[in-house]
Amino acid sequence: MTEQRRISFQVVRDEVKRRIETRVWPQGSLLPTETQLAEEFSCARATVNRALRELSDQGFVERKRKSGTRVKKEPRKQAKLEISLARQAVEQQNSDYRYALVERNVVSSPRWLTSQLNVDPDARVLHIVCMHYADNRPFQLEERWVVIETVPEIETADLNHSGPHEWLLNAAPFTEAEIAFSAISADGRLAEFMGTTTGTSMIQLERTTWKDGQPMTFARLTHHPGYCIRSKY
Amino acid sequence: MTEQRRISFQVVRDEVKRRIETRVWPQGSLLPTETQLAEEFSCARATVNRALRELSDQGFVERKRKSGTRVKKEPRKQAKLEISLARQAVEQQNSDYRYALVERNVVSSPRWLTSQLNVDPDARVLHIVCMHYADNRPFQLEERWVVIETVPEIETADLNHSGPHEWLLNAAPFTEAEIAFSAISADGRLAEFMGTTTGTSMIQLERTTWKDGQPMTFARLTHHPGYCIRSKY
DNA sequence: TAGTGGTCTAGACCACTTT
DNA sequence: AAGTGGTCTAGACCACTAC
Repeated sequence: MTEQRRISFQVVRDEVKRRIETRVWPQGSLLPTETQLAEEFSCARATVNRALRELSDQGFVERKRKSGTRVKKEPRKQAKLEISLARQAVEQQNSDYRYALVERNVVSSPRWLTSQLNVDPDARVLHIVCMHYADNRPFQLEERWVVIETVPEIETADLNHSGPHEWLLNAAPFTEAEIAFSAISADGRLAEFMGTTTGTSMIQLERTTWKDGQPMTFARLTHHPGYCIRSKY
Repeated sequence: MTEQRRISFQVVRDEVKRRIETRVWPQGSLLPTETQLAEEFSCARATVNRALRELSDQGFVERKRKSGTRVKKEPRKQAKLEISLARQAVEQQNSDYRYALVERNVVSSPRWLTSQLNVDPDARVLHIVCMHYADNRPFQLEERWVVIETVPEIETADLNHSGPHEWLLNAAPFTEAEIAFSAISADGRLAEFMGTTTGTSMIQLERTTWKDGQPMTFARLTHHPGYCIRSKY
């Protein structure tokens, strides 16, 4: 009888995880019920519940009422990626951040955007192009389209001194988002913005956000050559 | 007095979230204590605790003992990415999956790997090169180094019919991992493997994994041109 | 040292799913 | 119909930390 009384749900969580990893409970097998585990660990069922809920959140087990708790077949590991503001990313690497607005105009939604965002074909959108620099070297080109109907305040926002990403985060948090990473080859315009040559490989992040089901903005963030997105988990 | 009695912690969570998003509780402000909220919602403190814990996990608030719960300055920016097996990714897009082992040999750790993984300079590692195809078109080139001391069973594993990634997931789950995405330009060898031309942009995922603090494997997964990593959140 | 969140308990009832 | 997880409660004690 070990006497760690203080830290119960973590003890249960870690021990169950250990048994899964050492195949005491093999993939696909059924775990004991919460009540049985509570008895084994001499704790309340709620404690076991919390432990198993965390393991379920982390993708180690799958729980179904009446069926019980099963070890997942493929421990799908989820990586958490932080999508940070250009300013934050630059400052994090101890560089000087500079922002420049390149273009800003109100247009009616181009056809490709209409289908991407699923808005009316004649919806008014604010089109913004801007650059983020780190130590005066190009860091990221941001091209963005904001649906004015969803975020009317954007039309009067001052985007001369900080970017639309920053403004939107503060003024109109999104409720859903979708991201896509891809590798692209710089065309002439992009190469000029990034101070490189045509054909250079760069990583591009496209993000679409919605606010309460209303399409809000589509953004294309192109990073300087050599940029790397990292994460631990 | 609404009478939704059944779904309490979600009600509290969503209402608090709503107040944050509508700036009833502005960024950086202090929320009422758990006890006060429990009173307002006429529920137990544990219920409020669970609601606030979820919001804290999702990055909406920050909690500290004695200080209380504060609305985070810059709301959640975490995307969850699933790192799936090549086979899964291929099958998910309804293509036929094919695997081919290209190379397999035991070497002593090259210098760059030694520093990457922090292993002994003379550690034995298994070096594997293999290809994953979707409908017979190149999908992913996998190049991998596995520290034999950490996973001795790998030396006798049959890697002729399924990839090392798959084998490792089933036989030796990792405990920590680090990933890095970048865009690269194909060199001659890579272009040949991917059936494309030198200089083509491709997305590359480098992943290092550890098992209980011991370095396990370093993998470099290069995806076919046009490949896109997607996620919703 | 006092206030706040963190956790545990024992019991209860509910919701879903399989049989 | 029965078994399993999902959640709520009321009360308790603990751990951290700002004061």
